[in-house]
Amino acid sequence: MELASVARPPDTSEMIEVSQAGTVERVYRGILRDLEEGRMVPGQRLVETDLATRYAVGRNAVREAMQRLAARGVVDLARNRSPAIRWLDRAETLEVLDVAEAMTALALRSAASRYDRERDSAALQKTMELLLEADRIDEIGAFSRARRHFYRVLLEIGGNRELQRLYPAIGMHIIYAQYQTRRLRGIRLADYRAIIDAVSLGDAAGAEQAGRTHVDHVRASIPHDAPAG
Amino acid sequence: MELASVARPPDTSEMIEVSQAGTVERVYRGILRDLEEGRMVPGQRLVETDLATRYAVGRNAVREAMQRLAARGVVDLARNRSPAIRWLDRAETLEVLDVAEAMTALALRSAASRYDRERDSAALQKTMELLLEADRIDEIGAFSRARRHFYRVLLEIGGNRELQRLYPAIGMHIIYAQYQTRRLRGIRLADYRAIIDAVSLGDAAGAEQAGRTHVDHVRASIPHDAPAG
DNA sequence: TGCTGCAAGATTGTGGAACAATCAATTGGA
DNA sequence: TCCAATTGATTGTTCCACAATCTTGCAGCA
Repeated sequence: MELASVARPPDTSEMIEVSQAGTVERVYRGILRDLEEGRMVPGQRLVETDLATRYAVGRNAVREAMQRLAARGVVDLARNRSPAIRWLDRAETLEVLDVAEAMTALALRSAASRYDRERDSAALQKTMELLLEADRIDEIGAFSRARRHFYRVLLEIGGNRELQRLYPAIGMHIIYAQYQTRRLRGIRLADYRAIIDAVSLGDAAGAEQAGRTHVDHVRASIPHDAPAG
Repeated sequence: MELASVARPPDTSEMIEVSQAGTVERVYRGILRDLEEGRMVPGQRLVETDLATRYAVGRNAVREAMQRLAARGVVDLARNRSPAIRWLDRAETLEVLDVAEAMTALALRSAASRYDRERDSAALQKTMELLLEADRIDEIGAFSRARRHFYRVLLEIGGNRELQRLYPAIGMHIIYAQYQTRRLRGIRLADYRAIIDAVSLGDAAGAEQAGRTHVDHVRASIPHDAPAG
């Protein structure tokens, strides 16, 4: 062991990443990931002991993660009932989108006005490439990851820490998981392209408008009839 | 016990309230209350065992409450460190206010356009009375409660459940606790009055503007020099 | 004096046992 | 067929144990 350790020192950049992430974090991220990749669906019940074994942690960690997820609007907690992944009826879906519109407008206005070509150009371009790449391949969750990256980069450019904290708390995760984002990718890509272009020009009003237009497109893609798309 | 029970049946409306609120809820609300009433201050360290004895619960409940409070932006969690009540430097305070402005604008637009005199008039009037009452007496926390009630009523009129969920997650609690809302009550009351008037008229644009003006007033009251007001 | 480093104490991280309280499903009876 | 009681599953809560980590204070040394 000594020798092996000397021969190939452990990759601390990875080790720290893994060891620093506590058990609560593991459950928290695991559930978000499982939701994003379709292994869990809105409405699904989550049994504490199942999750404990699934993520190889104690029941404690599961309960703490549930509180965190509940505060983030990912699960619903009801006393003496198994937590359930949040489910949105059509009305509440539209309410979520109204909030998303306002927050996105602020985020994009902020990003456009603080955009600095020197500093941000590369990141934005990379983001568009990831979206195109994710669109080409058809792996489940790849597009979700690219989209998440897209918003993260824009929020970072905008620099508003409170917005960075709150934006992911909007119930968009649930919408994405509940209404399968089928065949609309073409439209979406054009939206994202328009947003990136406006931000790249430092055009705050244009970026805000592009964001609102995008949310409108998502709104229009919510079916009128079926409870779940 | 049988006879006593028959003679005076227990007040279930109170009992349910008490028994339904679990231990996590007790800690969660307790800390928000203590923060609101000045018994805790931003930056303060919270030791698990102290909180456990303070609220007469187990360490588990405290930890679950911490996760919830962290997701709500009330405390900061760092690994192997005692949780601390969130502290805002001046820059982040202004960022919080930018988010608050956008969300308040949406909330008031929504409330004004959905306002129904028959249904909402009494609640709005009561709200203003509470604000005036809280302004007159000088009990610590009374004004905070009245303000909280004010926003709750407006959010209910607006009817957007996602906004009702997210609005209290904005870091205004911290701002109120950190920058003592001294001697500005006169101005604040006029602001609230203007908001209520606009909403009562169903004037969405006016209500939104009144909200933005109010946030501007709060912004202007943040001192430039001292880290803590 | 002032600094370094170590040792002791305090605090968090985590799992697990135990038991009450409550819910859900099934079964038995009217 | 429908109601009700039992039973099994699940959550709510506390307490304990122990490792990991941080903090503090003290002692020794330059």
